[in-house]
Amino acid sequence: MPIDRELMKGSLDVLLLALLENGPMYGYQIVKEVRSRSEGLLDLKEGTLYPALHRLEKAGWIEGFWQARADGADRRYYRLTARGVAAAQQKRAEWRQLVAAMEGILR
Amino acid sequence: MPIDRELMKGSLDVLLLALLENGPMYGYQIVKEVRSRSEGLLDLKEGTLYPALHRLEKAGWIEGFWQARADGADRRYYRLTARGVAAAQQKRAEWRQLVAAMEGILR
DNA sequence: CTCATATACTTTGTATAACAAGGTATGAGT
DNA sequence: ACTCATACCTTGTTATACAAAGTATATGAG
Repeated sequence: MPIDRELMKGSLDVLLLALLENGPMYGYQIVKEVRSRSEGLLDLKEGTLYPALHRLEKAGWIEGFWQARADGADRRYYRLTARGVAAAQQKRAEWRQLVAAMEGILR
Repeated sequence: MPIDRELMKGSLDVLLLALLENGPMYGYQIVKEVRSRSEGLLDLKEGTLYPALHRLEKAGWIEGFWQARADGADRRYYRLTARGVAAAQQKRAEWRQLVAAMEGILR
């Protein structure tokens, strides 16, 4: 049973920035990585991910670059920019604040 | 600095159901309660709350009832229905699953 | 050889949520 | 009188996650 779609809203940016802190990744890899790391709980859809990546790129937090391959289609990797590194930290902190505030009420 | 609006999405239902587990509350009271309990971090707007309450009522999770007052305007209290009690537990569990899954990636 | 599947990126349209901004009305304090 | 806090509500805007579809290549099953 996947998580309600509305719950995910807003969490995606934090999630993507945090993932890319560990180094560049390409879209399809992110989809599978999130799915496996969350044991299927977070089932990120491609129609969600790719627009999100473009959004983050437009915001100047990540930048994409094509990596050619002999076999299969080329991959578009994304890495954090300098501003992206700062945004990742800021947004992670904000996320944790939300969780703390929520827990204060859910307790 | 309040939390980014998009981060809140989906969290509101969980929050409201959890609050009403402690007994009936009226709208304006909820606004102030959330604000104070989260130390201003969660600044719930009335334009957000009232539609949300109507939505939860329509879903059959809460029910509203007017409480007349001699002084001041009448208050519309909301209480959990039987189905609402179940929904509150289910949604709290879902929220905690999301937090756990996110932490697995943010760590 | 053909077909299905997995990989890999993309776009269009839909549902819905949070909010800004406004409205209505009452009672208390200055 | 006027402002403020209380108390409820609605309309319009913006943004997001997703379904559904499309494009293209490589691989394996039949």
